[in-house]
Amino acid sequence: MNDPFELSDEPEEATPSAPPPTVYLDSLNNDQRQAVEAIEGPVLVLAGAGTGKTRVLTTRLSHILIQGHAYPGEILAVTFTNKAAKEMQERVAQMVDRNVDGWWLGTFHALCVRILRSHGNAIGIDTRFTILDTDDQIRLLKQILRERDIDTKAWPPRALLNIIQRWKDRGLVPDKVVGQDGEDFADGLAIKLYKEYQTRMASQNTLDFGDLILHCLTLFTGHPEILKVYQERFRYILVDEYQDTNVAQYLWLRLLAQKHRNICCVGDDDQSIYSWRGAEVGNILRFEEDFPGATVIRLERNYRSTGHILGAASGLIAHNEGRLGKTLWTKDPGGDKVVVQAAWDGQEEARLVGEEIEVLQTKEYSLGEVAILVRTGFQTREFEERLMTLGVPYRIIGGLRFYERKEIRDAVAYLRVIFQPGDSLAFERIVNLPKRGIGQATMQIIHQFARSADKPLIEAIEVLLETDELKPRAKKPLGALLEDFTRWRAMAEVENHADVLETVLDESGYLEMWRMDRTPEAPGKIENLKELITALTEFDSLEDFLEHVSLVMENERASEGEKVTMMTLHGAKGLEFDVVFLPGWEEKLFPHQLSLDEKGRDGLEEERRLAYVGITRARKKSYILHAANRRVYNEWRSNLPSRFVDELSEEHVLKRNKPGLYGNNQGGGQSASLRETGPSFSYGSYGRKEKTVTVNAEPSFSTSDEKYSAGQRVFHQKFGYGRVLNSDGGKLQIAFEKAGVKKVMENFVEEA
DNA sequence: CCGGTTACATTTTTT
DNA sequence: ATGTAACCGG
Repeated sequence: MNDPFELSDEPEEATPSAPPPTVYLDSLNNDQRQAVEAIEGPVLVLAGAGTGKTRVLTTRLSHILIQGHAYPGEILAVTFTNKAAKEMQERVAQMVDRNVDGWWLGTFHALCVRILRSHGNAIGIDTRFTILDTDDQIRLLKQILRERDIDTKAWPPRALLNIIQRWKDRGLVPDKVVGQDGEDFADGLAIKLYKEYQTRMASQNTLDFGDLILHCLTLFTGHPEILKVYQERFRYILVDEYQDTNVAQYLWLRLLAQKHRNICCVGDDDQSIYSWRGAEVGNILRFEEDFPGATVIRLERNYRSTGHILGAASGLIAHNEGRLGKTLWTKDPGGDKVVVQAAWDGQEEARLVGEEIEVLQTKEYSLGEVAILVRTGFQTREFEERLMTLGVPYRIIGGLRFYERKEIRDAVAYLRVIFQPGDSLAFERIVNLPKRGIGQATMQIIHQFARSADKPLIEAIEVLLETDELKPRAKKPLGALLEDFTRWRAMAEVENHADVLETVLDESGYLEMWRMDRTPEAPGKIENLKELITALTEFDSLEDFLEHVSLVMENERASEGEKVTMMTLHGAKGLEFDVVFLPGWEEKLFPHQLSLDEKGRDGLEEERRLAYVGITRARKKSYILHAANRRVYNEWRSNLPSRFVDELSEEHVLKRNKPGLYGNNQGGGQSASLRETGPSFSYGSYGRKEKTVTVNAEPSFSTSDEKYSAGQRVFHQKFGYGRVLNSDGGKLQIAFEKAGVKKVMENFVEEA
C-alpha cells in the first residue's frame, strides 16, 4: 500500500547564502500579498468574488515551499472538487517547477481515502474498500426498508439517505445520534436503519462518501497515536472554499491543525450556497472563535467585473444579516448598468435573450463568453428551443456526468463484481442485464438465503445451485453467469484491464444488448462504452480505475467551438463570463419557495447569495429577467418579480421594461398600462371569442390625469388588445379581442 | 419473467 | 415534457 510517509519530501537543495527570490510576490496587491505572507497561526482569508483567490492560494503554497518553511510532504491543501484540486496542482507545479505527485493536495474525500487506505485497519476497515455511489446507496437502503416491511412509498429511501447523510455531515456515527431530525421517519426507526446501513456496508467492505470523513474522524479520535503522526506532519494547512465545509470536515481540520496551528482557510461567506448538502456557513462566520488569535484578511479588490455590476451585487448582498461583511471595489468604475427586463412569459424571456445574444454577436462578444444561468434545470428548455431556432450554438453543462450514465455504471458494475466478488450491490445491478431470465422471484429467494446465511449474493448462489431451491430455469443462467465471472476473474489476473472489459462486454452480451436496441440513444451508449475501454488503458490497475471512477468527475468535455453556456447558478460558481443572463427572477422560483419553506430566513439569505453569485459571474454585462407567467412542468404560474430585483442598488440598474404590467413604466405611448390586483380580478363570459375582464387600472405615470374612457383601445400584457367597455373608479371593464387565456392570476397582489 | 402501460414527481449537486 | 418506478396481464 502506498504509505504516505514514504513520499517524495526530500528537502530542497540546500539553499545557498542568497535568500530565495520573491519575484512571485511582485504581481500581487497589498492584501493578496499579506494573505500569502501571513503563514504563522490561523488565518482566514475572506476572498470576495473575482479577487484572485486561487492565485493567493497557489502563491501561498509556493511561497511556503520556496522560502523553505516546509517540505512538500508537510503541507496539506484541501479543496472540494477534483477540478479545483487539479487546478491547484497544476498551478503550484508550474510555480515551483516540480512534480506534485504524492503531495497532500486534493479533495477532502481523496485525502481521507489515502489516510484510510494506510491506517483504516486500525478501526477495522479492510483497506481494499470500495466506494458506493448514490445508486448503490439507494438500492441498499431500499433493501433494508423492504426487509423491515417499511413502505418505501411512504418512506422513500432517498429521504432516509438524506437524513443519514446530514448525520454524517455533522460527524455523527449511529451511537452519537440523539437528534430529533430523523424522528418522524418510519416512526423513529431512522437511527436503527442508519445502524443497519452501516453494518451492511461494513460486511460488503464498502464505504460511502460521508464515511470517508466520518471514519477518518473515528480513526483520529480513537487512535491518538495515529492522529499525532499526521498532526506533526502537517506544518501548514490550506483550505479552499471554507464556507462550504460541513461540521465533519471542520472537525477533521481542527484535529489536524491542533499541533502547528498554521491553518489558512480561504472562502467567502457571501458565496455559501450549499447548505442543503451539509455546508455550514457558521464555520466561516465562527472562524475567529474557533481559532483564537486568528488573522483575518479581506480581499476586496475585484479584478473581474465593472463598477455597475459590483455595485448592484453589493446592494443586493447587503440585505443579508448573517455575513462578515466586505465591500468589493474596482478600478473599472463605469461599464454598463445591470439590465432588468420584464417578460410576459418564459418564451418571451427566451426571445429577449436570443435577440440580445444576436446583438452581442455583432459586437465584439464571442458566444463562448456568454452564459445563461438558471435557478432550476427545467428553465433551460425554453432557451434551448429559442437558440435552436435562431441557430445559435449552445451547450448545457450539468446533467449526467460520464460515469453516472447507465451504461457506464453497468459496465463498472461488471468490473466491480470481478474485482470484489462480495460486492452484492454491483452484482444485483447486472444480474439480469442483459436479460437472463432472472427476475424478482428468483432474486427474492437468493436474497433471503444470503441474509440468513450472512453471505454475499454470489456465494449464496454458489450454495443454492447445489440445492433444489431454485427453479432449473433460473439455475441455468445463474450457473453460466458465475462461470463467466470465474473465467473473467482469472483473465483479469493476467490480461490488461481494457481487454478484460472488452471481453466482458462482449461475452456477457451487454454490448449486444445495446446493438440490438433501436432507440436513438443506443449508438451513443455504445460510443460511451468504447470510450470507457480507452480510458481504462490509462490506468495501471483496476483498483486505481475503480477509485478514479467513484472519485473523479468527468469534467466538461473539451468544448469544441464557441457556444453559449447554459447551466444552473450552482454550477456557475467559480466561473466567469463577459455576459451573463439571469432569467427567472420571480418570487417562488428565485428565491425558490422550497428554500423558504424549509429554512425560512436562512433559506432566503442563501438564495440571495445565489443571486449574488450569479451577478458577479459577469465581467461586462449582466441581464436579469423575469416573466409574469411561467409554465412549470404542466402548470402555469403567475409570478411577481423577485424581491431581489428591488434589492439591487438602483443607481446601478437599468430597467428596460416595456410599458405594462410590471415595474417602472418607461415610455408608454398610447397603450394603457394595467395593473392587476388579486381580489378584484375576475373573468366574465368565458369561452366566447371576447373576454370581459375586470382589472384595476392605473395610469402608467403618476401624473394621473390620464384616464381610460369607454371605447378606448388598450393593451394588456396578458390578454392583448381590447376595448374599454366602461370605466368607473379605477376599475375597467375591457373586452379583449383574443380568447384563450388559460388561467386566472390568483394570488396576484402587488405591493403598495 | 417480460413487456407494455400507467402513475408519479420534478431545487440546487459534489464526493 | 420527461423520465422513472411500480403495476398488471399474458
